Amino acid sequence: MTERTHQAISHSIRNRITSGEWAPGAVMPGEIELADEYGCARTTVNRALRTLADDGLIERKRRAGTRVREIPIRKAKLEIQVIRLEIESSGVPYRPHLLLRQTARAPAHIAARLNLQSGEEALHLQTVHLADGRAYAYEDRWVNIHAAPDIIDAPFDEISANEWLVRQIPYSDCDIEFAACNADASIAQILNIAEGDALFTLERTTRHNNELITTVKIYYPPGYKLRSGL
Amino acid sequence: MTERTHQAISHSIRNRITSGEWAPGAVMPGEIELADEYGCARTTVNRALRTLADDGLIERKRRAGTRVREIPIRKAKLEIQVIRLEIESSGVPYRPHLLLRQTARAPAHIAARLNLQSGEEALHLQTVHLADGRAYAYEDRWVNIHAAPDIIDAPFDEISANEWLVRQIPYSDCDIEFAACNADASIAQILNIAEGDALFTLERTTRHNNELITTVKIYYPPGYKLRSGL
DNA sequence: CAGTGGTCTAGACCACGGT
DNA sequence: CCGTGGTCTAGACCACTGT
Repeated sequence: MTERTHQAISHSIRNRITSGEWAPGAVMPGEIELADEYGCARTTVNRALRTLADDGLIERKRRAGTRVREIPIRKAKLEIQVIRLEIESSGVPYRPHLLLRQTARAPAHIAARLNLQSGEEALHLQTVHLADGRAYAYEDRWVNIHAAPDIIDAPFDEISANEWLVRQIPYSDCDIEFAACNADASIAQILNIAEGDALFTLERTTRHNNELITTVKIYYPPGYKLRSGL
Repeated sequence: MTERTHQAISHSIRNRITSGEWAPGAVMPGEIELADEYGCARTTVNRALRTLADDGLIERKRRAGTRVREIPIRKAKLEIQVIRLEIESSGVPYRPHLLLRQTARAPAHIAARLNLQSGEEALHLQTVHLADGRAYAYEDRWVNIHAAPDIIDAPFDEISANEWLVRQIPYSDCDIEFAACNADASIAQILNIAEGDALFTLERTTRHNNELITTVKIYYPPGYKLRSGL
């Protein structure tokens, strides 16, 4: 461990924590002390420690110092891609298939999510995502027409609604919820599975400049797994 | 926007991106130029841009400069807590209930995960996590006895196996997988739900110093949702 | 009040990788 | 080759918070 990069130092300190040099809950040496020990600038130690704090290994407070966490927080970092890329990255051709496109009054729970006035209509889209011609996932989407008026005329032959929106309104914020539900008859038929099968679902509501754009629920058939590093 | 903190600058640049000042895929001004514009040191701009790169909004390459991402990567950050804290943080008393504790030969897929020799035994634990006396989740766990020999005598009356392990071997690495499955008869009975109900599952394999410690699958009853910020 | 982390600065050198 | 981001440094001031 002769290097004095923030990465090397971070790794080193991580090892010292996992090897038990400092007990859980114990106060670690301060930045100045560590900088002295590693023979580097305090800034460098600061960055190394900041990384470990981000990873949930340590807890830092002004005046109180740096402590090893009693119970480390496991942070799962998921990278949610556009479904097209998710499919294509496994070397399989992708195609979206639009099942429904109509403007309608959204049910109450959707209207609430999109913050719609009562009686206001929204665009309702249902799509199957095909991987090599086979159903990969089904999505049920509602779009706030005020937020994306051009979507009425958008062509969804080759490009999915999601990707169209991402390109029109990139860089938005969103909340995501994962859950499970049983397949009802219509979804079972669409995904070509049995009614009652357990589906993995992803529900996402997207915002831009405090305006609610779209809310979508994606249903993945049995066998789908969402993996996470660290 | 008179502040010149890395946060303020990061926000400002974020806004300039979302407002379309630089098109997706376009090259942004370099660090020196931005530093000049904001009247701050290059280091500060660097940190601001690094944050945006971490968030998946921009892409940075030496010599090539900084580009706005064509399709932003959505990163969902999940904080996986110990179940006890997950329950107690909603103000409800927690209690684990141990259903099974025996050493046995693990089925093939488990043995593979724990990298066990063929025929080697492992500790099998089944636990129900009770929130206010009601079943909150069910977990099925296998522990590599070599990695944690003391577990044979550990008392699991008040503390769950997971928490015992976290305290004995904190700061380990893990892989996580989320999926959905149908409840079989025994799980349905344990969780007090109907057979066939869709369960949300979390599967985690834990490592420490390249040694495989434990693999666990946690089953959450219908209604459970995993939320994520950003 | 005093000590710790949080941050900014100005300058420097380095590493990568496009041209 | 040489411009861009990546990083380190030494020093400074600030903000929070435990005592």
